[in-house]
Amino acid sequence: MNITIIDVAKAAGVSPSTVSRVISGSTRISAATSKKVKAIMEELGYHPNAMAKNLVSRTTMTIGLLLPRNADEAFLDIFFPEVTRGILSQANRSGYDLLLKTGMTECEKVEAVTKLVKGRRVDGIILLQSRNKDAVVRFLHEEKFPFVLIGRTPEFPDIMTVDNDNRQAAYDVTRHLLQQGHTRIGFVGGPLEMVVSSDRFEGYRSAMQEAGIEPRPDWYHIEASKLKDDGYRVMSMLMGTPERPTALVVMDDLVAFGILSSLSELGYSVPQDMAIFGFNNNPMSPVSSPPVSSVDIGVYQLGFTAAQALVGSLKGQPQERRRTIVPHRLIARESSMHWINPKS
Amino acid sequence: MNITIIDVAKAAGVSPSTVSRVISGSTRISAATSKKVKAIMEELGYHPNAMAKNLVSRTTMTIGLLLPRNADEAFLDIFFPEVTRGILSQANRSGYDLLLKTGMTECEKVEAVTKLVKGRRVDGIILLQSRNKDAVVRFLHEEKFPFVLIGRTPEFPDIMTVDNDNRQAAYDVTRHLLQQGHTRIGFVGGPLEMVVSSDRFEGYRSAMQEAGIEPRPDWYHIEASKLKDDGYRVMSMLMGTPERPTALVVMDDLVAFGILSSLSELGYSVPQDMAIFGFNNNPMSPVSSPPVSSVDIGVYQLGFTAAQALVGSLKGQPQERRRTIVPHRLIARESSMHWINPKS
DNA sequence: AACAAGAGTGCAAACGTTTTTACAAGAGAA
DNA sequence: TTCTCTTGTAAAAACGTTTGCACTCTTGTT
Repeated sequence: MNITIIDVAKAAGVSPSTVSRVISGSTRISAATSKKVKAIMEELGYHPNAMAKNLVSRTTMTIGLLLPRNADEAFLDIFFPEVTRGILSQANRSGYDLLLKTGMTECEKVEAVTKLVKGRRVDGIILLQSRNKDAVVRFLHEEKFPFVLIGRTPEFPDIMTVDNDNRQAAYDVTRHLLQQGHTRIGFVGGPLEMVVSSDRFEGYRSAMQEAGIEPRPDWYHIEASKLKDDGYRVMSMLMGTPERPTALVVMDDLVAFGILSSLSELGYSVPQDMAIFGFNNNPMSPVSSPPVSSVDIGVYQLGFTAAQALVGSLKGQPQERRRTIVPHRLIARESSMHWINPKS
Repeated sequence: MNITIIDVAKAAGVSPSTVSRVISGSTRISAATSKKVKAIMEELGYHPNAMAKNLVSRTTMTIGLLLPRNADEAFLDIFFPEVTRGILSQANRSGYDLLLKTGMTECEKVEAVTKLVKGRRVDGIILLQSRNKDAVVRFLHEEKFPFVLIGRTPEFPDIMTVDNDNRQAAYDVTRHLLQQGHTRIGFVGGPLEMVVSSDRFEGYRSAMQEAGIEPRPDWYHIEASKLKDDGYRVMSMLMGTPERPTALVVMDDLVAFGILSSLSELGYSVPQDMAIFGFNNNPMSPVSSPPVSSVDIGVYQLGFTAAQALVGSLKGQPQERRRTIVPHRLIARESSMHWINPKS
């Protein structure tokens, strides 16, 4: 049996409520009592039981993090570990714990979140990325449960979100490539029902149209998943089309690495035959050959900011803005330098 | 205010204890009652309060995962996300939640774990990697709190661990390189107070000595951290030594990538001038140029197995063995093929 | 016919806190 | 002196479950 607050109270010759007040630092406790009780607590090695505390205070000091999709896919990309790191760092700093959850299907996820919310297991929830119609977002919104979405969903424009301006980022990348002299630019992305994909696609598209170029359908939105399974064949087909793109905007550096390796096998060289510009600035990108240009979207900061916003709203601080945009930064490396080879 | 078990009991015309028994699936409840109560629960949208349940049952159905070192370093390598994935997958499958914790210093970690244990916040703990003298291991061992260590520590040989046979793995790699005809083989590792580093170093060394070669001090144990900061200079010095190694055993593929890029800058080519064999089989390793040979240590399985062992022991199942070894697998790729260039 | 066994359910006591309310003692003001 | 504030502490009521014990019916056994 563990030491309880009652044991401490007895040993100190005070009531449990006094001990409780000492712990919470109430002002209405005399310095002498406080000191004495603290000494006893130290001596007995007392630690308050978290569950009892949570039960009566109706607070858990825990935030839940819902990982997207299947647990088995959740960590393949650098995005998830990095954003988790940011969240954990800020949460711990504010005295909150982090509870990881995941679900294979949409339905499983809703169920998991329901348990968390209705079971009062967590005080708030952080969601990663969002589909256009996200059942979890809808549920939390209906329940009026505190949560923040990393990403955004057009269906609920007024929920708390932390996001990049993905449209602008893709626009910037495309502009960059256009300025390098490219006109036939392709786009490799994920499924369009993911908001991040459609945002980036839209940015790409609007930059192209603004430049007076109507991209051909076989240039854009080559599904990244297809590339993963069958990169070699997809790339050889793409390179075989009559007016093939000379540059590609790629949703993620990992996919870019795959393209790099496929192109190399096919005997093409980057950036001479094809310029590549990726996203997410993978730590490998600077040391691949050639180094891959990428958009640093501040993944860590995304997580950090989300946790900060959530904790702030849990503490009842009125959040000045519900939507936070984390700035992005284009990092041009060798893979997108079309006309000049920096090594020569 | 949320629906409680009492509300359900009233609506169903039974006592709270009956409802409780229906939830826990007690055998001593008639089918009719069970059905009726379940219908009411569904209708009212009742979910049991986790904290109340935990308090009285003295169980949290949560396992804590202590991430090594600073939160900020925890996820840099592929190891941590991958092992977390394995743990989360198995934990969720067994109905357990996962609580992430971290601490900057050894002291902070002990404090965090103490709170978790004494505050009865979790039922068991999983530890990642271990130093030779690990204060957290010592604490948990003293407290007799259920935990499993991924890795091992010589100080406590009888605690529950899940580990690779790192000595054997490094031995195998070194033997492999020796069989390829290399005699001057170097070793790049982490600090020797990490058990995983010293185990691998020992395996390397014993393979060399068995082959009748005494490795020169400037060949081995080049600290990986130095390489990260200053890879180019360290490599150029190494390549300048009179009897420089022709092959390197490298603690982690990430470090291998750095070496690859340094060597390429210095004008050396891999594997012609230097063979490289890494560890941890990073997903990037097959697509780097050249593809990096690596030891697949089954990181996911390490996590999965650890969670399985912990949950098993929490359920009171006597664990048949306290020490589990996850098998490793050498994957030879181009970076270690010294004599034959597979492309030619 | 009486009794034992067992199935099904309710009562009430935990679990270890926080928090509201009440109260005692001492200090200053009338 | 008496009254009103403060200041410090105690008592007791939650919080929402689980669970040991007791009780009431059936049903089968002697």
